[in-house]
Order: sequence, then C-alpha cells, then structure tokens
Amino acid sequence: MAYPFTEIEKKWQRYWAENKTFKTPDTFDPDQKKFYVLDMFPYPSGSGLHVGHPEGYTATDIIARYKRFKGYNVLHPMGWDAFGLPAEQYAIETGTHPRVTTEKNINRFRQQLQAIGFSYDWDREVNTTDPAYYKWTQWIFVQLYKKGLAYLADVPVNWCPELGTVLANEEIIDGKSERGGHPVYRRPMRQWMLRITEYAERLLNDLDELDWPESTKEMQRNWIGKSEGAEVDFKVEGHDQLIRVFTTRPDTLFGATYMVLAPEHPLVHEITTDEQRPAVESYIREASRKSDLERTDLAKEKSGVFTGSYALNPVNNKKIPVWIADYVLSSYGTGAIMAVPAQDERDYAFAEKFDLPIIRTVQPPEGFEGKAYTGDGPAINSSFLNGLGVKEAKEKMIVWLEEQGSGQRKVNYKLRDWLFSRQRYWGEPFPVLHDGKGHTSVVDEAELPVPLPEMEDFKPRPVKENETEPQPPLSRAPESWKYYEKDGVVYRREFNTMPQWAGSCWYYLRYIDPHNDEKLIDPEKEKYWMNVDLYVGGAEHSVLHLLYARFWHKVLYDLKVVSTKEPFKKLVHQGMILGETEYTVYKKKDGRYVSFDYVSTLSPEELENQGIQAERIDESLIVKSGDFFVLAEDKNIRVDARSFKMSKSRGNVINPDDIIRQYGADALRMYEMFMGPLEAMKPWSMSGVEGISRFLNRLWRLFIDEDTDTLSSKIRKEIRADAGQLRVLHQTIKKITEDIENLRFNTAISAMMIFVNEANKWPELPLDVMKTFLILVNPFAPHISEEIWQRLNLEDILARQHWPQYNPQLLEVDEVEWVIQINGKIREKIKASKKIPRETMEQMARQQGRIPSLLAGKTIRKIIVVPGKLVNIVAN
RNA sequence: GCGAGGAUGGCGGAAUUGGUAGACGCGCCAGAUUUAGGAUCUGGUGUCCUCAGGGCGUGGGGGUUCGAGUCCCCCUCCUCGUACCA
Repeated sequence: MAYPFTEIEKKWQRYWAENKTFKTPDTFDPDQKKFYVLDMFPYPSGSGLHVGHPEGYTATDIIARYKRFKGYNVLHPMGWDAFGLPAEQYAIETGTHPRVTTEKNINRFRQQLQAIGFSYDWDREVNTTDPAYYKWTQWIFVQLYKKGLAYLADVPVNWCPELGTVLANEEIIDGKSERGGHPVYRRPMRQWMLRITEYAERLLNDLDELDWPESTKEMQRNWIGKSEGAEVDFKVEGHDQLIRVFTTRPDTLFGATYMVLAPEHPLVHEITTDEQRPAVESYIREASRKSDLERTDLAKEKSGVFTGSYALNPVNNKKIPVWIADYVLSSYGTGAIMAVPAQDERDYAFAEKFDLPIIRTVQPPEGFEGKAYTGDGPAINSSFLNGLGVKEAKEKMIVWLEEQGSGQRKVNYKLRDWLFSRQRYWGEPFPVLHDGKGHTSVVDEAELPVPLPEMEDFKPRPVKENETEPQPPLSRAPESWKYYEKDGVVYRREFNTMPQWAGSCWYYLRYIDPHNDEKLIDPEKEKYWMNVDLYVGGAEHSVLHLLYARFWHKVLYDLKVVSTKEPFKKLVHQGMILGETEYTVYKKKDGRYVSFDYVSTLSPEELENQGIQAERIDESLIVKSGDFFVLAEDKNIRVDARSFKMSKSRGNVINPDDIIRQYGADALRMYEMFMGPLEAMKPWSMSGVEGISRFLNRLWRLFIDEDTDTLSSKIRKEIRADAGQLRVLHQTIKKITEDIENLRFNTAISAMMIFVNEANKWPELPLDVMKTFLILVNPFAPHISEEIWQRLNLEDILARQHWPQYNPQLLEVDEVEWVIQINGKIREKIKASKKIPRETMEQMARQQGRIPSLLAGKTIRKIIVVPGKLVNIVAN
C-alpha cells in the first residue's frame, strides 16, 4: 500500500499557502546574502501544464529551498506571459474573449503549479495582461521613443496573410510562421521599429562575461553577425547616383567583374535601360511574389537579369555590368554587392551561369582544384596590392579607398532593427498619438496605461492580396477609445499592438517590486536583488526572448533604472522531455513483416505504393541483435526504436495531473530530476516513475510503521549514531550538497537511495541522523519530508531548518580495498589500512595470493603505488 | 555547407585531477512471504569461453602512458541550431 501522498500533499500545500511560508518580505536587510532564482514564466495555454514545465521549475524550486536552508534571502517568483497570438487564436476558436480564456487558463496553471508544491511567493505574481503591469511596458516604450530608439518606418516586412499580421524575422522558420507554419511574404508596410542595432556592439561584447551555455552565446553572436570590411562607392555610367556596397574583402576589388543589386534596391528602376526594362520588371515582380522559403531554400539555382547599365570599378575605372538577382538580400548591408567570382562561391556560380568574367586576385595554392578560392594567399592581378597577404591587402585597400574618397572602413551587423508592431488585438496598445498630419507623439506618462479597449469583434481580417492595406482589429475599436482630444487637437491612437516579447522583456524586474504604482521598480530593491542569479528555461528562447530582454535591460541601464549591465548572470536550459520510447515494426498488407533497414530507404510515397504500414509493438517482443533491435520471433526483421517529441497528434503526451493523482507530486518532482542531467534531452518512462514511487514508499516505511500508521519503533531518540552510520550520513550530506550546487539532481537522488538502502539494514535508527537526512530530502520531496518531520514531533517545521554541513573527519574509512595489478590488469585485491606506507604496500602486494606465482619467471621492471588505491607491478 | 553538443549493459544514466568501468533506478532471473498479486523482502544480472579460472569490453582505427571512458590524431554516425549575411 502506498503512503497517503494525496492527503499529505494537500495538507502541506494548504499550510504553506495559509502561513505564507515562502513569502519573500518586502523589507530586507541589505547585508543579508540574497539569491534570485527565476523560471521563464509560462504562456498560459488552454491545454494546461505539460511535463516539460515542471522540469525546470522543479530544478529552480530545489535551488530555492536549498538556498533558504543555507540562510539566503531567496526570491523565487512566478507569473504569466499571457498576451500573444495563441491566446487570441484560442479565444477565436472557442468564441470567448481572450481576457476570459486567459484568466481561466491562468487559474488552471496556478492551481497545477501549486499542486506540485513549488515554493513560489505568490504575492509577487505578475501578469503581462494586467493594466497595472502593462502600464510599465508602455512606460518603457515611451522611454524608448524619447531616446529615439522607437521609430515608424516603411519597411519590407514579413507579412503572414493567414495570421493577418506581420512577424519578426525571428518568428519565421524556413520561410514559414513559427506559429502555425503559414507562408510568409515580403511586403512594405509602415511599422514601429526598435533600434536594437544601436546596441549591437554592447550586446555582442557583454556576452563574454555571462555564465551561459556556450551554444546560446554563440547563437546570439551569430544572430548579431558582426563583420568587418569596407563600404565602396561605384559610379554608374551615365548617372549621378553612386552604388554603395559593403564587402568584407576589399582586397579583391580588382577582381570585381560585375555588380548585383537586390531586386528591391531603390536604384534599380533608375538605372535600368529601356531595352532591359521589361525583363527587369518582370523579374522584380516574380521575386516579390515568392515567399522567403521559395527565395532561399528552393533557389539553389542562381537567377538574375542585366539592368543594361554599367558601373565603374573605382580601382581601375573598368566598366562592369550591373545585374539584379535575388541572391542579394535587400536587408543585409546596402542591398548591393560587388561580385568577385574568383573569390566567392555564390558569385562564381552566378558568373558561370551568365558567362561573366572571372579574374583571380588571390593566388590559390598549388593543386587547388575548386572554383572560387576563399583562403589566404598572395594578391595577384591587383596592381599596388600584388604580393600582399589577404590581411595586409585589405588594410592597404581600405587606406587607399579612404584617400580617394571612394570608400571607407565599415563594420556591418546582420542584426536588424526590431519590428515591434503587430496587427493583433491581444497585446499591449502603443501609448502613441497620431495628429493626422504624419506626426506622432507619446501619451503623457501620467496618463498611462493606455487601456486595451473592450471589443466584441477582435478577430483579425486576413488579407490575401498584397495590395490591400491590413486593418488591425483596433481600427474597429469604439470611437471613444480611438480618438483623444488634447488642447483642441484630436489625435488618433495607434491601432497596432506590441508583440508578445514586450511583456517578457522586463518581467524579472517587476517581481522585485510588483505593486509599485509610482515606479517601475524601487532603486534600493533593484540594487539589492539584481542580477538574477540563476535563470532556467528552454533553449528555444536562445535568441528571441534573451536578446530582446538584454536589449531593454541595457536601455534601462542607460536610463539608470537598473544598476546592472546584464539581467541574467547564469543561464541554464532544461532539456526537452520526449515521449516514451516507441518500437515500430513494419508490415505489408498480407501481414508479412518488412525489416526497418529496408523501410528506412523508402520515401513516404513508396511506402504508400508498396502498402507498407507501421505498427507499434510491445517492448517484450523485441530483442537486441548487434547494434539493432529485431523481432524476437524473427531476428531478420529489424525494428525502429525511438522517442518522439510529445504531441497531441502522436498521443504520447504525459499530463502531470495524472502523475500526481497516481503517484503524488513528490514522485513527479523526484522523477523529473532523476531522469538524467537537467540539460539533456531524455525520454519519459512510466516504469521510471514507479521506481521513484517505490523509493518514496521505502523512505516512508523507514519512519512509519504501516500497520499502525505510527512512528516506527526503530527510530530511537536516545541512541547515538555509530561511526558507520555517521559516515553514511556525512557522505550523503557531502554528495547532495555538491550535486545541488552543480545542478546534478539525478546523482543527488541516487545518493538518497543509497542512504535509504543503508539505513534499512540498521537495526535502530538514531533520530539525529534521520532528521538530518530529512532536511536533505526536503528540497526534492518537500511534502513527504515535512509530514515525517511533523510526525517525529520535532521543533518548528522542516522548511525553517538549516542545511547540515558535513564533517570531513567522519568520512574517513581506515580500511580500504587495494587493487593489485600486473601490467595494468587486476589480479588480486587486499583489504588494508589506508595509512600503510608505500614500501609496506609494495611488499604486501608481492606476496598476496596468486601474485608470486604469476610473477614467477618474470623480471619486475617497475612498481607503481598509488596510496589508498592500487599497486601496479610491471613485469615481463 | 557552417557552428555547437553527443555516442558507456536490454533501457535511463554513474564514474573528482588519467588509477577497481557500469553507482543509482528500470527491466529481467531466482528465492522468501502471501488465498492472490502488477504489493513487499532477499540474492543475482556487461559479454563470451573449456566457468574454483580466464578472454573481451565505454561508436571505429591509431597514438601517448606502468595504467585511457577520461589526453592527442584520423574516421563514422546521431542530435540541436543556422543557412545565399557579400
């Protein structure tokens, strides 16, 4: 029979809530050490919590409880990232207002989180859709506007007709919307932009000092994409305008044999000759009609059209043709390039296709057989650069260009300004007023927040045709909201709303001072609590959320609202939890099995044609043969074994509520941590949960007599622990402490299991040892440990105890097992004191057991003694 | 293509600075208890052989070392990210 976890867990959850056990006081002693441990707050979706959420949340909860035991003032809050597309779409699907569904979802999420026993300070809960919260999101926008970091611009945007909104570059994956996978097209639109590019250099440099996963830092570096080179101006024959290009290889300028403009480049129309105009215009039309996906992924083959004009290469005044091609992106650099086919693979492919000249300006090494050569080497065919290496040639060319006035040194970033408006209802309204004459201003800070108007019909209007201007839902808001009169002037409010990232850019600050009406955050509190000491969340936010939040943080730093340059000192990503491993066997229509090694070579169509179908098969019918799994009944039939991402369509989603009902919250927490390293991707296993559940029951029975439901008579208050018991306890303290510090929760749990296995062998259990052990268990399994603590009739509650410290002297074991090796192979073992000197050890080893006979007839060359571990005799 | 990470029993995973590979859990096998159990307890469990012993074993190949999962070189495969960024 299982211990009464349901009853116990409810009891303690109620106790913690009623007594506000984990409340972080508003006032604090500035000298007390603090620890701010933060989770990425969830998006309260309609489907509730899944098992991925409690993974990171349990990890941070363990840290929070551990740090409290260690005497830290701990901030461990939770809130809701509740604006955004999915909430709105869910609301549309169910025909209810997003405010209603959002509130319902939040209540469900909160209740689910509380059922897991997380020690959040619920008095600090924040909600991005609360006017008292988004007042400050709008306030930050006002500051951005005043600093010139927010501006309206006609920009080519990523327009998603299905969603009826524009999307940021980061919200597009493989040319499709991240949400829903709808096609995305480029079209110009007047939009709010945030000048994140102004912070590019700082966002790049400050990464170095962060304790973040290297992969995440690297992704941000790539996203920012700094490259150094030069801008060069090319005259266009017969025109006044110059074509400016960015290049990282100014040293190859003598090899520039043509130029390419992006189809959207503003000079295209002007320089196109009448003769070429029809071809050019049809190419531009084609390009604009292509989605990003078609333009990149499918366009392996280069395409382009000659404009009819020629540019003059500034180094030698040679005439070179100007083309347009969609392999040049309008959004990067200047939207135009000088093409150097001999030293650039893309240009080479283009030149080859359109038969354009190729001039080598870097001497490739002997035997080089490739086409474009991008490596280092002496400059050739390059007049005053000849003989120089790439690096020197670059330098010399930049100096020359600057002297001639036809170019200059330039640092370029891939990072573009942040497209900050969305044509949606469920988002923060912009605190912006339009005067109707093309002039904008921001709302007075005293009048914030600008509320989101109450609307019946908040649905977006999908716009299929690129030519029609989209109408955001707020354009249909009540007149009283839409217009605003001040000093006799009637202003129109902004109809776009902010993207979902806005609210999550700064929420970690609001937790510190969640109810402040006067300020975003009190400076004293900010100074005490920042930085976030540990931030745990999914790797999917590596660039989006984490880059935007860093940007806003730096702006707030410049405004002196915050005192730290970076918000999150240490970052950890929890790994994804996959569904239970599935074994799949393949069958033909006639029921005959087909081996997976054959099936895996087939395309889906071929599978269909041959009538081969997949069938899930139970693990017990499978054996391993070599490197593969095969059918036990026919070892020639290979079976596919893998774990899939949890998804509704696959039907492999685990609901934490079910686990809690069957095994309890402590088992859920423990299992999530026991599965493997926090950062690793790992498959769910129901029998693994059962294993943990058995452990918790064993732990319970160690203390509680099941028959009588009273304290076990083995627990003895008056007896003193013997050396062996103390050693086991202190080894456990050491192991668990070090493992928690290093976020190695799986091995910490294994240490608890070892302790319980040991303690089960003891005829009597010294109370002192057992209560210390309960403290060690508490961060992981807070309910069961607290309940046992109470039944032991101990002082106060467990949550207010102190973390034990291990005594190194108690860890010492005198007698250890030594290994005796001959030529590195283990031949004998000896139990002996650790303190025996090397020489004695060596003597003992030579006489031990079979060693003398094994050494017979051999010459000892060397003997290696590692004290406390081994003796290795080298002989031949 | 590029960047990052990884490969250890039937499975999830352990293994401080190179020093007893496989901790802990699952699964499996045997036994005990039980009216019964998918409950509990005890023991076993990398693999092979001629089994009181020995050989082989951390994706593959080479190297350094008395000694390599761990260090060096080459290769294969997997995962994640990214992709015409001039």
